[in-house]
Amino acid sequence: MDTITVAIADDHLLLLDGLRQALDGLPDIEVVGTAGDGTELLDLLAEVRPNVLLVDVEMPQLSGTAALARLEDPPPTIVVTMHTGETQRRAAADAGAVGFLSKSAPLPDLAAAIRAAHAGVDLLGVEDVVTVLDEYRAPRLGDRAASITARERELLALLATGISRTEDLADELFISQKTVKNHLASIYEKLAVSDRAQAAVEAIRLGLHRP
Amino acid sequence: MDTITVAIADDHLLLLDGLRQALDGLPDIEVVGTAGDGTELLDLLAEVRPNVLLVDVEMPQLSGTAALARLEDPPPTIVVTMHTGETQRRAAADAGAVGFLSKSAPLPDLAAAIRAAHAGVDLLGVEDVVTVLDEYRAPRLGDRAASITARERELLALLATGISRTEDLADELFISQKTVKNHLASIYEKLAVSDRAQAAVEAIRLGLHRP
DNA sequence: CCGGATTTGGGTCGGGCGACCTATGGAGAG
DNA sequence: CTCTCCATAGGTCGCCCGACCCAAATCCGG
Repeated sequence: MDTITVAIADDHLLLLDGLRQALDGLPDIEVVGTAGDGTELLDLLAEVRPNVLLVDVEMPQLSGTAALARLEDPPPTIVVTMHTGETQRRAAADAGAVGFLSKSAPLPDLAAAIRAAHAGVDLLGVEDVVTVLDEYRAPRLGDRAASITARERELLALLATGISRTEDLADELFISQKTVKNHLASIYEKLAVSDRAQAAVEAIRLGLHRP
Repeated sequence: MDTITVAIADDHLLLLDGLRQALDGLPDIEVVGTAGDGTELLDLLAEVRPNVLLVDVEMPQLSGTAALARLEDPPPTIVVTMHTGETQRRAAADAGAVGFLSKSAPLPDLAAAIRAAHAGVDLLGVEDVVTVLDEYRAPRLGDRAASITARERELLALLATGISRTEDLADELFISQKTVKNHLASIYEKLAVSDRAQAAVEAIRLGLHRP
């Protein structure tokens, strides 16, 4: 598995907890630590080394940019802020950030920015940010899950909602029960599982439900 | 099922999406709609009637309090804000809010506030908010799930991690395979499901995993 | 101290499930 | 135009799972 580990620093705990849940929900991103201000962030980074760092500018004690500038060998860092002026942007760049995002940005943009940052892209240095982000829009699923076909995904989505009986699955997909079993067999092989329960858990973990 | 439906209005999309994920992750709360500003909120409420409303004060076009005051028969509403001064608090109360929360509050507090608001408590009118919130700290699980015993919960937690074979479950819990089957039978009855796959999905949905 | 709930365990029985093999029609790639 | 992949479907076989019986030990509350 090649999940991207992320640490978040923000004094708004609701945003902190919310982002943690939301990002953890993505199949390729894992939040490994959170901090409520700059000093907590420094403490946190003394213990864990996330692949990507997410910091708020406005924080008590120690601002995000200040904490970032104080780090010796910081991970690729995306600055999140409420005020997206050119001065803030420049301050973020000077502090060593590779990304700059408004809190008004949609979540998929943040996810894409995290993936781009992890891939080594300096979003503050490129011309057309939008097209670059688009390249990282879709989560990079593991090799196994990548080969899951459209029909198999449908079946997994149903499994993830608690529809597990062969007959019910066949009715939902308008195919014979035998075809359902064939699809399931393919899924088991691709996901390296051996029954519906494990497949359902994997489907939920991979975020393949309610698409 | 007695899930509490919630609508959220906030111009910070990251918070919006984050809260949606976080609250949807709770077994007793479901986000049925989101809005990026006050006018969107009014449009949204023309379509859905959530049990509880969550609004930000600071929003473009139409502020949260302004939108709230304009509603005829608003659901119990909790005002979320960055600036928690007495003036803002009073403004929220005047607009008809039953709760007032800082964005720096932890997520469990918000969840408790939502449950309290749904139960009819006016958090702005009570003296000791902290103890009232504590009463709603734990999610009110459905009647069925409430009777799940400790051992059954352990088994469900394992199921939710993808351990589904009887032998593996027995090994993990240091009991015989027969006892595993007996526990599963009890679980099926209590959760109104009929196999491991459905039980695993329910376990994840109820948040009974990784405890 | 007694009764109920919980946890543990046994047996049986039928059916559904997973493993393996084969087959056909269609879509897209080369 | 072939060749591969996908979706569809049938068959068989063996075993595991779920449904329904039962019982003993422990623990806790009334």
